[in-house]
Amino acid sequence: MASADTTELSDILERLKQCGLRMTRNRQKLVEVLMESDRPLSADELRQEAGFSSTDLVTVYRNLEAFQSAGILQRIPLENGSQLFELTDLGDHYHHLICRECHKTERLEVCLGEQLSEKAKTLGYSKIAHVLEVYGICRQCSTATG
Amino acid sequence: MASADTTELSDILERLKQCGLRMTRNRQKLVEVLMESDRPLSADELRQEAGFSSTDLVTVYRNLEAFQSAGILQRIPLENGSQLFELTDLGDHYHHLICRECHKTERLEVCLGEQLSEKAKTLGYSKIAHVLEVYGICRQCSTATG
DNA sequence: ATGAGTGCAAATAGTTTGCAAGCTG
DNA sequence: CAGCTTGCAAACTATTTGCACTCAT
Repeated sequence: MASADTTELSDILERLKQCGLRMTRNRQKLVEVLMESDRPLSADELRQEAGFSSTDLVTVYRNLEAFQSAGILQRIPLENGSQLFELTDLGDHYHHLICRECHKTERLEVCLGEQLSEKAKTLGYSKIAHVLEVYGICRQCSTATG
Repeated sequence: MASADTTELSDILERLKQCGLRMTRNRQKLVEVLMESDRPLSADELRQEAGFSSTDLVTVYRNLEAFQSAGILQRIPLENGSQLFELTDLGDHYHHLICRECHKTERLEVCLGEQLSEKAKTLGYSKIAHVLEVYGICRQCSTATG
């Protein structure tokens, strides 16, 4: 299992505080929802789960950005260009296997980041980040379809 | 160098025909631009290079979709959610190292697709695709900035 | 001639920005 | 109290859809 599961709510709040972010009711709620979720969420799913009104999507986005800067959250790009959000273990990140049909998301235990970062550094790049996501159709969905 | 460079225009046109796509002036032009480009292009860049009017972006998108279905083109997701498009070697695909500042794009010679696909298959997934892109700041840009 | 492809307009989805008012430290 | 945060409206970007017209086969 990934280590984010062992990160305490208090650790996260502490981290946010260290980054100069104030602890508001909204933020606390968003962090809670993210922690409780067993899968990455879209901005709007997150808004709903947090019980925010539909106009508050803005707040969600602003906080997601803040969380990302604080290093507690990562974005997962989907094939259609939209994104999902997931807590990470303070600066760490994960890769996923995502079903195109039911959107089930499994975390992949591989991380090729090191090889890649090394390669990129060799080529003179700095501030390296990478995106690695695998899309497919899971067993249930392919059975269901035919 | 990657093998797409060795794919002939005629091969591509042939492939499109096989897929039931008609060969129109627009399509021919788009394929030419894609072939001549030494880097992945956005939909709008492609439109401009092809000399289409600004309302014809639609045509570009529709053809990009057709090309992708025909297996001659891949999409590259950017960090901001938009995408770039690039010809592939008939069904093959590539990964990139993309500079966040100047958007220079280098093709990575690594392809971890096999390991990943294998893993995904083991987990019961089918129709597997993956996205692997590395973002960073290239030497020139980091020197220029500071 | 038949249906794929195109052009134009308009709609959508996702995300970002501006600004006044509210809340945290 | 100062300034980070929020809420609401509105703008934006990238992309998609509807429909009548045109062109490739």
